[in-house]
Amino acid sequence: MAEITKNLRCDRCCFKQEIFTLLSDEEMDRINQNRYEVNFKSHETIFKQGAALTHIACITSGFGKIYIEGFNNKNLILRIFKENEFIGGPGMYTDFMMHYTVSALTDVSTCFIDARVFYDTVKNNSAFALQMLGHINRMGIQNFNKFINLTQKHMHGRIADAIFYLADRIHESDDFEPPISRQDLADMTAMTKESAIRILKDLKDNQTISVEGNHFRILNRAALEKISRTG
Amino acid sequence: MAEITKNLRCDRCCFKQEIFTLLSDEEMDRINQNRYEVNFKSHETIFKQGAALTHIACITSGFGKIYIEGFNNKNLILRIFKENEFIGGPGMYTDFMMHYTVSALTDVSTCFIDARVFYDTVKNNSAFALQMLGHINRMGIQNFNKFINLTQKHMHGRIADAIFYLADRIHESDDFEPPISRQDLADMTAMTKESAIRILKDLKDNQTISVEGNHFRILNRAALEKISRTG
DNA sequence: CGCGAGCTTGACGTTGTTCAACTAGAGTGG
DNA sequence: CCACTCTAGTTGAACAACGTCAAGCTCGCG
Repeated sequence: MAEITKNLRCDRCCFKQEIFTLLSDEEMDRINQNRYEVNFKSHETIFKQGAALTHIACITSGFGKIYIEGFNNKNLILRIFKENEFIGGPGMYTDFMMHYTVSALTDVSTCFIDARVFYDTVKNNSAFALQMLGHINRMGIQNFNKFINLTQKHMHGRIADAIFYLADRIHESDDFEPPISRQDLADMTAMTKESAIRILKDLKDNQTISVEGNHFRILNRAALEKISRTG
Repeated sequence: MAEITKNLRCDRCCFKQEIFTLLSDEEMDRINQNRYEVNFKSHETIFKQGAALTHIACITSGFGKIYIEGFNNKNLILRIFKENEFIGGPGMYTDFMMHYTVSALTDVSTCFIDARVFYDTVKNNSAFALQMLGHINRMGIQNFNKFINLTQKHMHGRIADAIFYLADRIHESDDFEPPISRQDLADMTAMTKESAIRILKDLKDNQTISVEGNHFRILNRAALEKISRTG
């Protein structure tokens, strides 16, 4: 499934860039000593919902999805991740279980850090803890938006939101080729695959977007924004 | 709207009981000096979505609702609160805005603590920060369940979940009189008032619950659990 | 060439909303 | 004491949104 290596220094890791700037050299050393690199192939499972949370993953390359496994084999994709993100989950600091499943959409390289070491670092460095609090709360705010989008918008609005999410947050371009299937798009928007396909066709017929296979382009952003608002 | 008083010592406050045990005397004193009591009447707004997050509220008595204001005057109730809870919100440690509205369902007594003082306390006490991280993540786990319930269950299942929530989490009894209206029940379950009423009638006709006005009783817990699971 | 997985389309049935009407109870003023 | 109003709750019928099922399609791959 994954080769175990330890080629890179921590300072090439995404942690160094964003979050770990507040750590002392000793703290960084301790983390560096308790980490290892794991490479996943597309479709492989990185973390499994219900399993113990023993490690934090830091993504160094690739795309993947974070999703909750619900009823009747239905999944709800919480977000797509890409490089320079780190994945812990709400089990951290609570029950140390994984509350979602994380899987690779492309080949993915990660750096696994021992959850206890991470926990101790937070425990001993309150500025770092404060940064973690901010990070978790930003996720929470995103979830609030997701609540409204998923419960109060019709399918057209939800698909519009998903397209904006992919364009603005993941690919940072109105012309993009997301690493997701139609089923994934449906799992992001809480509908069936067939419905997602129908909405895409509608938006295409409207000249709002162009879709060819997995190549998306936003043609009329104003119209798509209106659809997102009015549901 | 609310009288400003300062009768109680902090040690009668809910913080003392649950969360603030890790604080030193000096830290408690500082918080005590930067707090004041506010009493709200039923239906009054305690925090307003979109406003600045200047204070943390600690509920000393009463019931209220925490909800997101969405589109077309539709609300989504995230949870009901009662005494001995504290309400901060995901704006804490991030943008210091309120991302939900909090309002009183009954008369509510609160203790307001200055958000900056609270922030500083977290900043200077990493054990306390760790407790906050755990608290926030527990909320996050609850939100995950809510995601699945709201997006993957049919109306019967969602109402069943709401009844269990009220019975088990709020009133801790199968026989209870919740402080919420039919519209509130609808806002908890992401459906219309009319639909909520119809489902209640179904469950009543099934002998699964009894409903008389605002008095609820779970008659057949096993049946209700099955409805919750199978949607 | 044929196979299989993901994609697409249409017909149909179910779920859930909208709208309108009606009811019951709680004030409120004459 | 009686209209009157106002709000929350309730019900029914028409309608729209959405899912299900089945069939056919496309395209890469052995």
